[in-house]
Amino acid sequence: MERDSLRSLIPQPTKETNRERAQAAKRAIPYREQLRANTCDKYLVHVTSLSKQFLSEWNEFFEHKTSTQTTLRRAKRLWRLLPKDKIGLDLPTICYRFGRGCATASFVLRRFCSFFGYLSRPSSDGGFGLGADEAQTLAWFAVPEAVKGYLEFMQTRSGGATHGGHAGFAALVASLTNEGTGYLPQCPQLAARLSPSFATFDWDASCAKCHEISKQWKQAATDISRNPEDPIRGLLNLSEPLLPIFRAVEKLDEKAAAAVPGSKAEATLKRDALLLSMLVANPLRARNFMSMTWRPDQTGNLYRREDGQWRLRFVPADFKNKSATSNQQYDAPLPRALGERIQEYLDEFRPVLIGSAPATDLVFPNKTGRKWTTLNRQVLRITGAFIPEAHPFGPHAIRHIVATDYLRKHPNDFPTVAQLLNDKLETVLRVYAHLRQDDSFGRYEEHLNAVRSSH
DNA sequence: GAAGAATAGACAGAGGCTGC
DNA sequence: GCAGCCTCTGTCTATTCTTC
Repeated sequence: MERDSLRSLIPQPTKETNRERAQAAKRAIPYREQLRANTCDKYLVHVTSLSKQFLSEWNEFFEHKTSTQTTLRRAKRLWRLLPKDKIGLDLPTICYRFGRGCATASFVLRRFCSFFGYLSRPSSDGGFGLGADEAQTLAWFAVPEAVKGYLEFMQTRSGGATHGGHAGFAALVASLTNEGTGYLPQCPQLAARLSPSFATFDWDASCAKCHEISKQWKQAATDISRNPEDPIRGLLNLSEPLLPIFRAVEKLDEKAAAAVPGSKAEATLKRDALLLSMLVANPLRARNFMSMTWRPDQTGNLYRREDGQWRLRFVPADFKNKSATSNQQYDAPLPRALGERIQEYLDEFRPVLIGSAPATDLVFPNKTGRKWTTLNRQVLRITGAFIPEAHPFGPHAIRHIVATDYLRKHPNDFPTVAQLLNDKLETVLRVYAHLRQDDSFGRYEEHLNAVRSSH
């Protein structure tokens, strides 16, 4: 295939279509506006600001959730403790026990910090109006007014929606207050840590009330506060939603060609062009791109076979759904048309970017040669700058665009999409069920047309 | 199917850093 | 000097799987 033969197929937008697309993209996404406002209005209690009393409570709770043996009843499944190098997240130190960390603990702890932040927020600002120290006890999860108040506070901050965040918090409350296995009904001594006006009540009845409230909220939490499709709706409405991404790659190449040869700016632009191209070709999760390695002896995740074909391979543990998709490793080819771009990046541009850390084996490292944890942010910037048809979008949205486009052109070929995304077939069938419906109606329309033309 | 566990991702502001 | 890349940190939400 001639160089640039694929690129020449891309129709060039007119000034007018560009203007229309830019105007469409400017229509604000409510979630993003809301988040902008919320980010300026902080309320969470920072982990380092947790009181000694709460840390003592936390230790007992954490032990209860992770110990092989416990005196209290609990749900059958324990929280898993793993060695530090097996955990993908940076955990607070209090989520470690015997040198092993617990990812679930950090998620639960974050909810605690959020709840305590609400409790200690002045009531004039929509909070519960407690002092910082008195707010920090698990006992508040057994106070119906506090639980209900926090759920409503969340609702206000999400513009009135009752979303998955509510369901998550409600599930936590339900689990803590469960009559049989919940931690709180078995720890009535915690009631003494509440403010006097809340301390003289029936503990079991309060736990039961909170359990009931949380069940109701969990059932009601059906809104979608952040619709992943919002930023890319402009693309999904196009007959060829991938073309604007190809155009973006083309523009990045043009800018790189105009940059000073050998400069970091040129290398950055070429890196971005490769990143976008690879995201479209093998739409894996951002995490896989952050951790992707390449080594000259071809033993990394990105490697070249003797026949010159570039491929990507990952072991099951590298995936979010490691146990669900397959026990075999992921080993997929990259389009041959990308071969030259990959080689060029590795030979010419990556060395410029890793100047201070030549030993790194990451394909897309940060400037210190370590994991580029803000890769998502860069994709957002690139798409924001070079794709006027949509709002800025991240790597995960590209998975959605690729899957949607492919299924529209190959109706019902869900197995291929499951392979492309490295997701379970059942997951793909569920997420893209609406496209199945589209296809059914399309075929019914053909049937109606055939009936009409035969009479 | 529900509950619980485990985890990834989206997006923001502020400000430091750096290449041009 | 400055634009823009990048990191840090904070806020918020969605997804996927296993077990009962």
